[in-house]
Amino acid sequence: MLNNDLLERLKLTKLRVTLPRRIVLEILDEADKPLNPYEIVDIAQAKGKKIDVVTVYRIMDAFEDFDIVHKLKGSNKFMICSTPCDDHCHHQFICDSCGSVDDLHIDDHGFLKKIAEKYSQIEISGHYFELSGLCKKCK
Amino acid sequence: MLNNDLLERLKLTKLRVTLPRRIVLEILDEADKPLNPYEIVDIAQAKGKKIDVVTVYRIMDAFEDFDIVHKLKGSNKFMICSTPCDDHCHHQFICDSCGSVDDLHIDDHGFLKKIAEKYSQIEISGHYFELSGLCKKCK
DNA sequence: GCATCAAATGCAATAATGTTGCGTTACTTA
DNA sequence: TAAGTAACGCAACATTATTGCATTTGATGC
Repeated sequence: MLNNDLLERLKLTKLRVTLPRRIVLEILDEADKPLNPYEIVDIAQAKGKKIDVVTVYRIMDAFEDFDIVHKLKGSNKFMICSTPCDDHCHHQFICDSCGSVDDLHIDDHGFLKKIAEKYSQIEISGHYFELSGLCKKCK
Repeated sequence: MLNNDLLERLKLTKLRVTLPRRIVLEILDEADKPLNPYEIVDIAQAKGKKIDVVTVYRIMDAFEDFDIVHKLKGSNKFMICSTPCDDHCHHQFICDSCGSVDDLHIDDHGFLKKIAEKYSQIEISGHYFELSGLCKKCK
């Protein structure tokens, strides 16, 4: 079942609440790791619901625009934005073993400031920070 | 012309010094941004040299093993490793406008330490840090 | 509720990107 | 300079992503 929170968030956008969109949201919500469009199609199929990949791609585009999902930079995988996304700053931890992803909540941006000072010729508009290693389950 | 430094580095490996390898190295060396295999083929073609994409893929694999090139995490693009790569730590700045990439030399890893402390349940083995914005040329 | 209209979906075709197997070429070395 | 093998190129194929268009379906007003 699609949780109400996500349904509400979807309703707040100007997007229509369609069946494929509900299914995709539900799947992403239940997943413990980011999924790519083809994986989403497969999981839907396993649940007895058929969605076309094209549709998933288009849904993802739309969801990204409304910050419902965000896309991992290193792959074409998507995950629910748990907290409203800051457009340009992503910090995440990706487990080398099971592939699970956690958002990191980093508020110390002093580090970035230092870099900006050191490289004063460039104009920094965003950053992406990805840690890899083993999560507590896989350690 | 392929610069001697790179040629020397290639000779130091157990890899054969073949024509396609020279061409690829030359192209990467002249490029001001990371290139993907198909781009490399196109540039080679423009120079009147024909290389197959398969070959480029295989060359890249080999070059990666010997730290002659490294692969950007976010895309399938490659660039010459100017300094011997630290396997797990990449810091780079990518210009939103022209796509040029610069390595950032960051020695202050206190930031990482703090994160590791905060998230003590996970075991961090590497990180990838990417800044985006405008380079001095595009600013 | 029901008709209307546009947004969204699914299908089909195609483009772009990666990969594998295998016969041929061309580096290296002795 | 001959021999042996690493590397190349071709062809076929797998995977991933995109576009156009006819059809479906959700939202809205009556």
